[in-house]
Amino acid sequence: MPRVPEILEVESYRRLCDQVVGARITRGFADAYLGKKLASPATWARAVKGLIVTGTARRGKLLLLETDGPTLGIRFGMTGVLLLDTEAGIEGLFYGPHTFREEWVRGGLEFADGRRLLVHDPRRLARVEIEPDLDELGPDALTITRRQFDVALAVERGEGPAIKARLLDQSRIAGVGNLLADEALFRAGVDPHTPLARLDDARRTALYRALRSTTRTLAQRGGSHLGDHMAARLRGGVCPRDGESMAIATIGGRTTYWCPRHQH
DNA sequence: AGAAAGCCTCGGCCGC
DNA sequence: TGCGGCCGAGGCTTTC
Repeated sequence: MPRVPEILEVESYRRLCDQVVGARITRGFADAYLGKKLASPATWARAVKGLIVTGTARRGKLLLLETDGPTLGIRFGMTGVLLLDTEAGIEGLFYGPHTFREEWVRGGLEFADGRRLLVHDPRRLARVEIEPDLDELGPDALTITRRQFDVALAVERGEGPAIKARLLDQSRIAGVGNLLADEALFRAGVDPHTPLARLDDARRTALYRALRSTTRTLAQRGGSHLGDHMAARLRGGVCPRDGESMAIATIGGRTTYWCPRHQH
């Protein structure tokens, strides 16, 4: 089963990074893909050398390393894993078989004490950033309040987009990935196509509670891929709640599974 | 062989 | 008709 770094996984990478708070960076490296958001890949090496890590943070799926200089950001794409030396941030968080290949290490940081923080990413969609712009991201999905949730679901005009598309919009709520979105909608009994304007207060409440329960339970279970509806996430899948055949469509650019019987 | 759970860009469409 | 913003589609990339 492929496992992708959604917000819960990135939060565990953040905790892993707590171990390097206080350490001095002696060297940084990033290949052309990992450094794609920078002026050049060499920018990373120049910018990080000599910095002391002073803290860790996270906004949605963006991991932040605070330093005595610029804040460093790491995004993990679909297959990125953070390793401290050889210890994975999440045990076995790999795409496909649990393998490690040296050539999939796209970059990282080396510390004065010899430890190394490595970005392992087969599919090359992970990125590093320097002083990432947090204004582009909405409130964090793990701590969002009901009030903030209502703001995030506000409609500018017309019926608004499908609820699922809005949940995935990182500028509205930071950190809801495809799996979390489908799981929360499944738990709340809401059809992912529902236009925002047609979500009454009761359904917003149900969805907010479902988002909270989803992040909490899946964190306890150990990952974003351990949701109740995951078993139904395949061709011919059946709703684990009532046995109905799951519907499949692309919504908000992502493959969406839902149960037409209890999600409406 | 086709589909993939993140993110980015582009183009079309809508409303002012 | 013009413009800007919004939204969905498609691309990136490699893997199994």
